[in-house]
Amino acid sequence: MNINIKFPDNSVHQFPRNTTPLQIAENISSGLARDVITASVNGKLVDVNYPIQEDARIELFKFDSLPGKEIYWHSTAHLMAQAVKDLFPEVQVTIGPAIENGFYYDFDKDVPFTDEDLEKIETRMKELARENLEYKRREVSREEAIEIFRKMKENYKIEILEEIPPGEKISIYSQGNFTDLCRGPHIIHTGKIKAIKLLKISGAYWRGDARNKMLQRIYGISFPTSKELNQYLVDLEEAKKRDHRKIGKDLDLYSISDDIGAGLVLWHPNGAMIRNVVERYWIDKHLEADYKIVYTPHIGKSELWDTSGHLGFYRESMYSPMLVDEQEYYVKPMNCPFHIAIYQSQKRSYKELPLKYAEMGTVYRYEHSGALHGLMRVRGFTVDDAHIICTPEQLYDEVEKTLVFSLDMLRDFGFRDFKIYLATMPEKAVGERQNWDQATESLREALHKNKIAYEMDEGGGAFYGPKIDIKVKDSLNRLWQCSTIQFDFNLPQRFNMEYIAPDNQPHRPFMVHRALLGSVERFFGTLIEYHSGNFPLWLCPIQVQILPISENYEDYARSVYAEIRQHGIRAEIDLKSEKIGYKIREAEVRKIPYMFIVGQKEKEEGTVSVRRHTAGDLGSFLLQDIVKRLKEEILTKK
RNA sequence: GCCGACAUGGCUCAACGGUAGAGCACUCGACUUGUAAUCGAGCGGUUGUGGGUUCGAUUCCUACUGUCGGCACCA
Repeated sequence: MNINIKFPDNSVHQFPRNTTPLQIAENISSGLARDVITASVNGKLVDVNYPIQEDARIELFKFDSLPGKEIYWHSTAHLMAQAVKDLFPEVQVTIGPAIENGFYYDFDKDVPFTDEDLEKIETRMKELARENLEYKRREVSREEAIEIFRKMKENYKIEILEEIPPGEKISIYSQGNFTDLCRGPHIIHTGKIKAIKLLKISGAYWRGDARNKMLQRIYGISFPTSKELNQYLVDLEEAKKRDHRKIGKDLDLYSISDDIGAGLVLWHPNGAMIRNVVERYWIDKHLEADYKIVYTPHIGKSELWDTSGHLGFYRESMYSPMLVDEQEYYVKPMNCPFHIAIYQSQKRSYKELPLKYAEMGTVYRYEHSGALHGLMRVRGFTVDDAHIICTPEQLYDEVEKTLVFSLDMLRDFGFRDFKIYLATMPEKAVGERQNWDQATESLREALHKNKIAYEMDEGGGAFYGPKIDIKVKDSLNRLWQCSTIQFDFNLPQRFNMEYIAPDNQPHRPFMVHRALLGSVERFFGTLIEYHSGNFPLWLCPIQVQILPISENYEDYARSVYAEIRQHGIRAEIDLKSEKIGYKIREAEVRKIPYMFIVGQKEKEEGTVSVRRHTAGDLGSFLLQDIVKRLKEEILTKK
């Protein structure tokens, strides 16, 4: 009996019943048979020795595919668990999935793993890999499975099994003497795993819940060849060089001082210059988009935060109150109540709406010490905040406008890759479920209408409303929230906000709370990493370094400096008594985009010799020509 | 906050139970320089902070603070 197998190119071939994906691969080429990791049969991933019973669509995956990598790394996680159980029989295994880059496995072990343990485990894994142990699948009933893991004293597995409905078929996989509860599929045998590196150990809560026991997590990665592993490790080293904390120090952009306090940022002149350019641009863009710029205080009375709900829902992120004339005041963790107070300062008409108040508002939030991270997670930061107060009819439009505005602005800073999320109602939230659903729908519609791809972030909303988040990746692939557009049906009600509608009656406005850069600190951090410190010209604190060949050309250098300063170009002269090579090197290390080298020839001709950072010598230019070129580059933000 | 690692001049790093050393930076001097480091001299640290062990601690123990990698939490 034959069955019809349909390939991704829609060609159909006949194979005997019970043919496996591996046999199909062998039929195509021995190379493919060697490299195939997993296959999908009618869209479902299976082991390569899975006997195909009936006509099916099939796709074979090698390591170069997403499913291939996932299965490969997942199988490596099992191999690691096997090695760990070999070396530390008392350890209980829990779960061990593949992740974006590699895999991890969480173990319950009383004494944490050491770096030496990691080496031993890695060595044992390599030994087990060489044994070509087959990953054997077995299907059992839930009850049988519980019995198996009870004998093995694997309590976490039993806990998982007990949550599966009785009667369900359970698959377990064994390689060598190691058995694990697993949905699969897996690679054919451990010998496929050629290059292994265990990367780090850390604590992780069982089931990701801080109320549970902390387990020991080991992260690792593996590849079919050691060449790929080495490349990965080289890339990782390269990525670390882009770290904003390193570049921030090297380029003297900012610092965080222990003497002042953790998570509190000092913006040095170079960083502050960039921030200033960003803020000026930001204000211009907001004025163009009909926002009103406002400024508000840093502290407010406790009643204010009571009314807003912050003391009820956000207290753990707020600092202790201070006493002013026997009144409690809190340092602000958000700007919203102040913007609302501005709105409330007058009776509002529907004719004024939408009203959009924008502010670079500096807020302070208590962040757990372990969460602090360079500029990305700090305790005092400036939100590029705005609150859009509008009629219910205007809501969709405003959300949509904000979304487009946000993406527009991020692109001006050179960002191209972002991930967008729609975050829904969290556990701790104010307001009715029904309102939440309705608001979430309106955000979803804005995304759909603009054909923006997004993912769901269930339970990730603010306590006062659902939101759209735009996140960007740092050099090590960690995601950081940048823009956020949050619907807020809570505050208008709490503050009893009103506007007079055409019916001459008070109505409740809607409110959208949004930040586009997120926080200036975090935004700056991602900006540094995105550009590796090679900022686009318009943002560079020093755009041109003027390098006289010797002290004899100081006068000419000064005249060049005066000239380009007149055109608003930020420049500096290097008057050190050093050779030109030294000065060039220094400018290159400081990542200054343009170097103007001036000597006898330039002085006579009224030119400058131009060198571009990383690109090298561009040749000689008349001063006016190069100024024009630079101004163009600044204007286009390239 | 939790798990683990770490903390030495401004920076990057070395040393070690017997009170610390290099390079860069900085200062001074010489050189007057043509596209990624000229030479020489000098300055600079009570080894994160407190306690303990010891004849002696920067080294060992401990608490705290901070940093790093995760987890949890979040702009």
